[in-house]
Amino acid sequence: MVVNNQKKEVSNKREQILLAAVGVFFEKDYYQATIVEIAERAGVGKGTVYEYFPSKEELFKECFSYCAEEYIQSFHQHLSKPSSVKEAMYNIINTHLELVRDNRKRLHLLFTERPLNFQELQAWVLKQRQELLQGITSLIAKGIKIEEIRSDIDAEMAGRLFLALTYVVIGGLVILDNVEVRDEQITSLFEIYWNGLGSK
Amino acid sequence: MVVNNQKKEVSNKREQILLAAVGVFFEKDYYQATIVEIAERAGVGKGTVYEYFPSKEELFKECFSYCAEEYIQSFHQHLSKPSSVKEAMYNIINTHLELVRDNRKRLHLLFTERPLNFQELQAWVLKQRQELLQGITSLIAKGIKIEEIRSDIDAEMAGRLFLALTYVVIGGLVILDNVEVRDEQITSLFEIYWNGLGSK
Amino acid sequence: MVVNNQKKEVSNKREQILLAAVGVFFEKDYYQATIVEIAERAGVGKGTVYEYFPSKEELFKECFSYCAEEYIQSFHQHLSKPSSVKEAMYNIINTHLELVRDNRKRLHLLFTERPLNFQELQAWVLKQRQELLQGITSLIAKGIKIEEIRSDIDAEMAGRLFLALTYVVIGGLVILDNVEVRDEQITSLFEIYWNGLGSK
Amino acid sequence: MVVNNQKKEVSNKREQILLAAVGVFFEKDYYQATIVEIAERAGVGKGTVYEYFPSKEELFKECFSYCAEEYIQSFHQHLSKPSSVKEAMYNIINTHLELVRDNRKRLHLLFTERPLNFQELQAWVLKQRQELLQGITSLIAKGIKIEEIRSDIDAEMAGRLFLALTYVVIGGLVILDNVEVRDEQITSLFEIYWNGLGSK
DNA sequence: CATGAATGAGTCTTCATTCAT
DNA sequence: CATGAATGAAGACTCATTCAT
Repeated sequence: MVVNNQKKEVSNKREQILLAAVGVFFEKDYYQATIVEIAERAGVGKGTVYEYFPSKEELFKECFSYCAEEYIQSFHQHLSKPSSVKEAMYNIINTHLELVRDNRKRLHLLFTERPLNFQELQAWVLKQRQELLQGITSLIAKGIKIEEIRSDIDAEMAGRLFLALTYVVIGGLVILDNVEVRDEQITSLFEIYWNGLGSK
Repeated sequence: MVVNNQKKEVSNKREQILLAAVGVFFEKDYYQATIVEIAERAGVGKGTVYEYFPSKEELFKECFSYCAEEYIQSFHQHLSKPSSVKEAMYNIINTHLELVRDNRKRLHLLFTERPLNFQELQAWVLKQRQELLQGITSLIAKGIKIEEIRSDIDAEMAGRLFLALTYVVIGGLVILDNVEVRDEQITSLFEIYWNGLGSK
Repeated sequence: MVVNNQKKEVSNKREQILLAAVGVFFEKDYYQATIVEIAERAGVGKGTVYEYFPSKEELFKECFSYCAEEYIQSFHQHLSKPSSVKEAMYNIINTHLELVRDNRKRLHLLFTERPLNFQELQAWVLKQRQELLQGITSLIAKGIKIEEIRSDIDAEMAGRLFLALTYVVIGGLVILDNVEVRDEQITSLFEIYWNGLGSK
Repeated sequence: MVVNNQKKEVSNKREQILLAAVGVFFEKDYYQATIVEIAERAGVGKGTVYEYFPSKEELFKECFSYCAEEYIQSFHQHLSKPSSVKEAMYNIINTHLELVRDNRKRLHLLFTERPLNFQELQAWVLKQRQELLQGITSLIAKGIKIEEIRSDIDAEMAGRLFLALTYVVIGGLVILDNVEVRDEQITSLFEIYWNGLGSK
């Protein structure tokens, strides 16, 4: 049991550091975040960080995946639920909004046009984005087939616009402009996407 | 004439450095870009950079404004031309596409969600974004008044979606995915924005 | 005991650096002294210096106070001892001589006319000098009251001359001219100060 | 005549630079003084300084000698004038005072205990000091012979104290403490030197 | 396991000096 | 002669990483 406790504590310490790092990295910047600050915020010694993560770079990557994974999962869950396309999209948007509200600064790295500094990570991110895009594109294609969506739509473009709507418009509102987003605004936004601007 | 040439060359050196810096900063990152590399790429000595720019930070700021300014100008030009709202939007998108095609890496900083490290610059960027948003929102409001656009639209949200469409969808295609964008794709994309996904 | 030793060594490292810095600063010059040289002479790495002192400037200031403090203390001790004025002065001179012999290069900064580069430190030095002057001036004033000293003396001027005698004449002999000073020379020097040049 | 004028102007330009350098060096510090500032103050281009002086170091040395030479000359003049020893000393002091009042910051380097940075110059300074000391020591020896001065005096020590009185006490008053020195203070100071502190 | 003292590679920045005009 | 644009050597300082305790 004692051993068990130790294990737990060890595992906890790893998470402590990871969470502290997430906070520091996304408040500051990869280069302005220092290991010392992460260690301090995690309540451990500087050397301890290296007990659990081999380097600053690796720590950053883990922070990144950690944040992205839970998000991506929920995204795919919504896609696989049986429901109308419109409903699925609406749910994705709302889930995103919730996550972003909780995490403020965490997710934005995923959806940024700015390339990340680490080739390896950048590749991983592009792959994730591609998958998200494929998911949403398939959903739209399905919508077209079942005639929920107009048949002359370019599904990929529609997908890209949807992701931009979700990540950038909503993300921008919450993260950059730091605005309290009201539900009716979201509805209105989605309405435009779904029905277009054009009168009549 | 010789004197003229000298003047030109002097002025060129500043621009040489600026352009080299634009390249390095936007390929790498503020922190990974080094003055030495910028100097080398500009074909000048390290010290020469400091003859023209007082510090790395200041150099970065100038790079940034330099890239943004021409873009912002063309944006406002399109807004002030008398034409239908749809046409104006279409022109903005196409101009953006052209600029982005030429400049690949330059513009993305403006529309990134990732906060910049320099308070001062960050404030400037937010202000620019705000102005772009205001411009497009006014345009949409005008469109509503002249009944070119549906009257139940939230103009600000529509504006935000338009900017996302322009910067992120198109920018993403060109910059991140490095795709050759065909005109019909752009048309299709704008079509969705203007007419919506919803069938009938 | 082991722990004790560790503590001592840690504390020693700071002093190692400080002493190395004292040596380098006073041999060379603030600007010609380099952190690398100080580190090397202290037998530590460049970065280690910054573990103990936040900047070159701060290190210099500490060197300065370190050297001055012990001296100033002994000076005031002599002033507060009950004895004849002549005796007190004589003791001050001899203590100074001893210190200067041991430390050759250390003390001269205090009594130099050359202004230091750091406003803050310069102010501190002037204050120290002022206090030394006040101390000696009071002593002389006391001497006048008890009729040990002629009553027509300007006490401040007498004080200034005493300090010049002590710091500059003796300091100059030892530090600049690097001469072995014999006791009878000191006696002779003080004799002149006390009895004057004028025959009869 | 034109050629003559040019020559004159050239010679003037050299002096312009020298004087500007004297000002800058003694206001700031060898290391904080920059060639650019000297050039600006002299009203010439940066490159022009190197037309007249081979290096910053050489320029500094010339500044130094330039300042010292006129001083040393006047010192020796006083020594060679036939007059009583007391009178000669008094004249030296007053001349010094005048020079120092005019020049505030210039002369102090000569009489500083702090070694200068340039070996070569330092040697020169020591030699000058030695000569001053010899001069004044001879004067005192003469005073002893003619029984103007007590016969038990150590002439060298008396000479050193005299120089300290002149350079350090007076120099310190004017330069460091920036005090307006009144004539009666000088008289009082010299009085002490001549007659001693001792009552009776 | 945990720690933090020690380290030095890597950067920005300054400024004396050169040299083409 | 006069100039100032160009240069790079030199130095302070930061911080990720190591390792002895």
